[in-house]
Amino acid sequence: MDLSHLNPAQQEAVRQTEGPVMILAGAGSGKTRTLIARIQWLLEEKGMSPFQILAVTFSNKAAREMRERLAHVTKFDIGTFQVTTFHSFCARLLRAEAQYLGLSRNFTIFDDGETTSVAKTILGRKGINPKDIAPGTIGWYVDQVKNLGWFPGSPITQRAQELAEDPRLWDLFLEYEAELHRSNAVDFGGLITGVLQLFEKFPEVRERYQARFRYVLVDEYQDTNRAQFQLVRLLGAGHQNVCVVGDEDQSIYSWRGADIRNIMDFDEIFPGARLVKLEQNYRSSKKIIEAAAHVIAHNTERKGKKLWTANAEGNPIEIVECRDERAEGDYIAMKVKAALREGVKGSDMAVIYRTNSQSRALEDSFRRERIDYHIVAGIKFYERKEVKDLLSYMRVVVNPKDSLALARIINVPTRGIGATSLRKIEDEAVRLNLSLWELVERVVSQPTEHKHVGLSAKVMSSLGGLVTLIHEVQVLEAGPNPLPSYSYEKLLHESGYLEMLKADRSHEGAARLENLDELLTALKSFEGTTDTPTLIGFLETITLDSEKQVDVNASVGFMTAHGSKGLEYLRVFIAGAEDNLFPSFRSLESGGTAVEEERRLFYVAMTRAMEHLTITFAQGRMLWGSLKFNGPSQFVGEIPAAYFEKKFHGTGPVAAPVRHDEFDQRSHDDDSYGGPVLQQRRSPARVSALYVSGQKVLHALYGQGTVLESEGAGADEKILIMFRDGVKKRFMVKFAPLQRVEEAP
DNA sequence: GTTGCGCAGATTTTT
DNA sequence: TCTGCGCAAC
Repeated sequence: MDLSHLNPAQQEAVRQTEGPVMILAGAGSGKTRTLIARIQWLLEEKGMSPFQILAVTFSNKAAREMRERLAHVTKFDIGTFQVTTFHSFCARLLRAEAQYLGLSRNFTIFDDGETTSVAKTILGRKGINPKDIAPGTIGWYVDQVKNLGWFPGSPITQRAQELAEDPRLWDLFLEYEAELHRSNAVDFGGLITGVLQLFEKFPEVRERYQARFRYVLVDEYQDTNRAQFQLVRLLGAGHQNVCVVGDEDQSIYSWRGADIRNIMDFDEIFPGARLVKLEQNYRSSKKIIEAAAHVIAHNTERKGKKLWTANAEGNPIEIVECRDERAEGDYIAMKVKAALREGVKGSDMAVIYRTNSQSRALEDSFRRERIDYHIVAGIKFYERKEVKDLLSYMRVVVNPKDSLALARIINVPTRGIGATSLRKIEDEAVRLNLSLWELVERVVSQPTEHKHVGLSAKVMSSLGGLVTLIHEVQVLEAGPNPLPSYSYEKLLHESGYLEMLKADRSHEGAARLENLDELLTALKSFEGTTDTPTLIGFLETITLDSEKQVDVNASVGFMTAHGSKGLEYLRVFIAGAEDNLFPSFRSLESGGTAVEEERRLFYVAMTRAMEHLTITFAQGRMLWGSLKFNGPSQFVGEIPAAYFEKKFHGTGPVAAPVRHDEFDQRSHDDDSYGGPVLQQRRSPARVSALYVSGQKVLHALYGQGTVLESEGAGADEKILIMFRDGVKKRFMVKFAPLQRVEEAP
């Protein structure tokens, strides 16, 4: 096999197939290309079959991409590659071996929201006020425990208990686990720990999988948690052919349980591990790579990698100080527009920010300038109410023990089974130690024996109808040719859900109908991807792969820094590079490693850029209802002066010009950014108000208007303006891009 | 069973 | 300032 398209380090990463290997792959160092070549090498030079190689990635998107590329460069069919996410891999394995753990293979996977719902139920049952222990706290604790790799009988039980800040948490956790088991359900973390439990308790099962997967590859290794690490350890325990690929400088998910120790301790668990460093960057210009390298060098928790590039010098990074978030948005919109005119495609540009809430001001600017954009990883389709409702119907069909799903739909659409009736049913179910569904079935089939439950005739008949519908769909699904889309339509029509939505004449009702159409489309497309489509398969796909489908949109991408990982763009704008925002105030509060993680995040954002990088920050920003003056991010201060040029962007001569005595030199490294920054404490009080009502004004964005009210004076002056289109807006005079217009004589 | 108000809280979110 | 939620009243 020809490896001449790879550099020497990449070639080593490909050839070093035997024994443990850790590849430290810097940003843009051709990691995926190398991984593809490595698998290809195993197939062609080592004569492996695709079934013998397990490659684990973090996102479904990454897995899909890798499968596609492999199918492209090898003779094997795309379906043969064992390239999946940790979670899908474990889900599939658990379904195959479910009986060992007392699960049935149609178990439901609970997402975070459902975890919280179960937590709520438990609190109610235990009579604990949710204000005392928040359901979210239980969810958080559950997550922690499972991230560590805990399972019943695990040696780390004591450590898991010690994690609890409240002594009651451990009991609540056990109760939560019991409830999941009763529901024949597994949460995200439980998918991983379930496999750990299986492997620890049943060595014969473990050995089967160890023998099957002769080579194990783990991508995005820096983001693995302890549980996933244990899984990798167990899978590789025999042959030791474990290859992990990661970049400690891009570890940005420690808050989700990712543990950097997995990188630091790799050679303790896998002695004699080879270390290969991919340090040549092929993505970005010298200016960008070197500036990013300077920033990340401020971190102490590193294995030490020196990223370099043979690419051209490139353009200096642009650092732009803007008056406020609005000016920031306008600046970026202006630059994007200019680039579009030059012929740069929208899809080659991205705006990256720290928090989702920042997108609003940016979107406003883009809309005003009529620039197409799309938000990457925005609202999740499958979390919409109507979609969740229908998914719950499907879940009840697939796994009747899923009481959460049943409780959700038992009165949707309304069937007269209100809170009181539901309570009666639940109580009786608990009393007889039955699942909700089992009890409902009994009540319907033997009404006389359940008279004491006290359900009205109306409720009884509603329940009867529901049971019949679910049974009918179950029969369809168990039949020789199940068709999920047909089952779905039957549920949608016969449950009365469709009718209910059609009765809703509002705009929202129409949108919901559209979403349900989209769900049908998703089902149909799912049916196209598999020979044996079932509802179980569909439910699993969407729970574990909630990512929005391929964006055919050719527009500018808006995304959080987290969301930008793994992507690249010709031009990148990082907005909101201010202390307390990026790094976040929380990280600054806790300091140390938290700030280092923010720095890695900033580094990830910087290294997305190929040719142009613009970093903007605002002097003043509206945050949580008040104007905050945070000053530029300390990370901006870590970029040496040789790599950037500095600009200002305020809007106009304005009523309240920023006076120069308001600027102050900030202390920074001598060779780095030390630009003027508006200081809050010295906002000077002006003696009088600048505007009185009736005054005609010209606003840079809204056009002409008339002042209706004015209050305060000096730096605090606020005015209410009515614009020509009748829109009223309130402004702080200090920041509004306003000019007075004198009346024509 | 819906609507509305008051209050708390307010990062990041591959699965 | 904005949102999402829990509870109270129609």
